Amino acid sequence: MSARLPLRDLLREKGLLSREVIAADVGGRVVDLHTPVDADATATPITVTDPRGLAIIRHSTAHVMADAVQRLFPGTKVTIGPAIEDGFYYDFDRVDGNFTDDDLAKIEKAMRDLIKNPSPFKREVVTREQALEMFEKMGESFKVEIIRAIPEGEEISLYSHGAEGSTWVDVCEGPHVPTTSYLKAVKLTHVAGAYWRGDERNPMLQRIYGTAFPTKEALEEHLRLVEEARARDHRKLGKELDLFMFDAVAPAMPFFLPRGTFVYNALVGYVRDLYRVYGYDEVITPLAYSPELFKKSGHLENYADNMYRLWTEDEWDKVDEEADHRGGVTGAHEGLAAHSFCLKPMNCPSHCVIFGSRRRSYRELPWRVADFARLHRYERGGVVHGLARVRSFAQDDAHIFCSIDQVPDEISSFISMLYEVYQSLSFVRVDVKLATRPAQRIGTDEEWDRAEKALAEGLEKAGLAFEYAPGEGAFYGPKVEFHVLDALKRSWQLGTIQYDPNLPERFDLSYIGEDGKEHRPVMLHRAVLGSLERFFAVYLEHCGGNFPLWLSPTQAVVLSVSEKSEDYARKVTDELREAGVRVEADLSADKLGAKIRNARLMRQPYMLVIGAKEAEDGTVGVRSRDKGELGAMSVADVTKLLLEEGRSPKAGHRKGVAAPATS
RNA sequence: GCCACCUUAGCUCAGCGGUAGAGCAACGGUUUCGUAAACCGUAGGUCUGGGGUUCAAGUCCCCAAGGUGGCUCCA
Repeated sequence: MSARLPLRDLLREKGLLSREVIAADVGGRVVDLHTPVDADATATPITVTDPRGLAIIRHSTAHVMADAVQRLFPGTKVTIGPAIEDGFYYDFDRVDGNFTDDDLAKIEKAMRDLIKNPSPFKREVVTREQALEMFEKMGESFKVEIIRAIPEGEEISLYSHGAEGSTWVDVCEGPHVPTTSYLKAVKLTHVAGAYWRGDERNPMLQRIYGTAFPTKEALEEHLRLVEEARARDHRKLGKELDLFMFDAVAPAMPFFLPRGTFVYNALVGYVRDLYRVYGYDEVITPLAYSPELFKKSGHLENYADNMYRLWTEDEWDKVDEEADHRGGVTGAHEGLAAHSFCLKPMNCPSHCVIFGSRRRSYRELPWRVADFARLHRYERGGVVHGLARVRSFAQDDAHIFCSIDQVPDEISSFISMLYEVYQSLSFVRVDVKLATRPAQRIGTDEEWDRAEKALAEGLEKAGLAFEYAPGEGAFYGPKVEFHVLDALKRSWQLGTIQYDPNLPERFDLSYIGEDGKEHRPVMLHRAVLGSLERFFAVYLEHCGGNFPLWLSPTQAVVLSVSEKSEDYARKVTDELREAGVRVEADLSADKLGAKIRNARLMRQPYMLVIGAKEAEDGTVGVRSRDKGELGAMSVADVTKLLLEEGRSPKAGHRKGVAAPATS
């Protein structure tokens, strides 16, 4: 066995140590300078600007924050405090109240004071017994629980920092920065509740979120990006651009205003164009159903908490009658549950009803049935979020009934369509995940093997690189998820295609095969945009309200310079409208500068300025939202420009072309 | 659902025990103006709703609704 020495010494020997280096990659593991490693180990230095280095800074900052919190609020117990995507958090159990924004400011100041006199982080290895005794004595019951959960045989390390005599210690596997002097730019952002160990049966802890960077400049840059994201927030843009609204009379159910409705319908129209090319049949189905349907589909058993129920006076009477029979009101709840109609939360049962309504032949398969029906799901109060998570929405939903042999082709064709849509909507990067069998599931292992293989084959057929997401599948079958990155590099799951042998079984669906015998079809659930409401939110933030011309509710706005050119402005507006351009006119008494400002705030794609000069020459002064001033153009040329640029993407341009592999 | 916070004019926000405010928008008037905000005036409010404390409540307390940030959930 080779000798061991702290990584710091190893790096120094090799001349790899500098002020910028705070850790190293040793055999794929991130090891800080405090930790002993084999003397002959290969170590690749990690600097403060490396993403892994950044995580170390943040994690160490979390320790200093916990230190500050316990100084300011004695009796507060610590739990865990990891680095996360853009910062860190630490969960506390505070006995005497909650953290306020004022507290955050105090904590931040206390942290700065602690950092002002730099002290080294120190690492110490202790036995399980020592650790337990220590934290029990400190009354840190959560830490004791954590120590107990550390697997037997694993090293238990303590990290401490702080001036001699007032050090702060935490059981922690690291890694950490060499000294607190590396913590230069810290900002506490907000407080939130969080369950201990993420389980809602456990007590609620108080989580403080913060972020940290190697330099003040980097922190400021980050805060600027946060600010930018806030300015693009779809809820803010929705209000500013008159796209949609909410009202307490229908909580978490959006009202789309005329401009938003245009965009929504244009998206649906585009998907419909694709359906023609890709061989889908669209249907229109009821929104409300007898509970019998959802009993059969299993939704009442598994999904009742999320379902809206409806009743009529007749149904109430039936409930009363039954209660009378039993001699009282007992059972009214069951009665209501048995009789009241259900607002559908999903389209699949409706489509099973259609498929099962008559005998089907193998010649009809695959049958792709699309539906834009409005769905209602009761989402718990705390989870709704603007348009991104609502209780009333529609999906670009379709179900494909087919034989299992047809699954790979269906997947591959679906992927062509999906990539076509994402490209048209300028989502550059797509990550694909294949979610496989979860622990709780129905069906045999052989069935799962077949289903997962069929999906993987489809992906390969489409030439797609994908990752597995083990255990993330639905209880009835595996699924493929498509995640896109938006303009602000946030990831959203939009499309999905899921394999479902369960519903055909429950609805006893069958088709007559070539052999004249009955066969059970499988069903694929699929959506490209997913919830249209959520997609609307994602896309609105992606484009920052700058809709491309084909999606823009208004394509051009005519701005008159003064009253003198009003008549010509009207004439041009009428001509454009007749040619099929969505045009508005601003003939108000405002000055041109104000009109341009208003049009820009509304993200109008084209501004057509009309003054005496244009009236005389029979032209318009064209100013583009995206390209700036384009100069004078004839009305005919502008019309041509707007109509051409305003065409919706041509459907089917990718049909039959394999999708590119994504990285 | 849980924890915290928020809700004042159409919008954005100020006021934090002592007679409800500003800017923008709206409306009326003046101005007719050339590429991101003309000027003057008018109107607009059960301060989310309901209880309470107080001589006095947007302001303090309780309850409810809606929203926000997290957590949990997301067939």
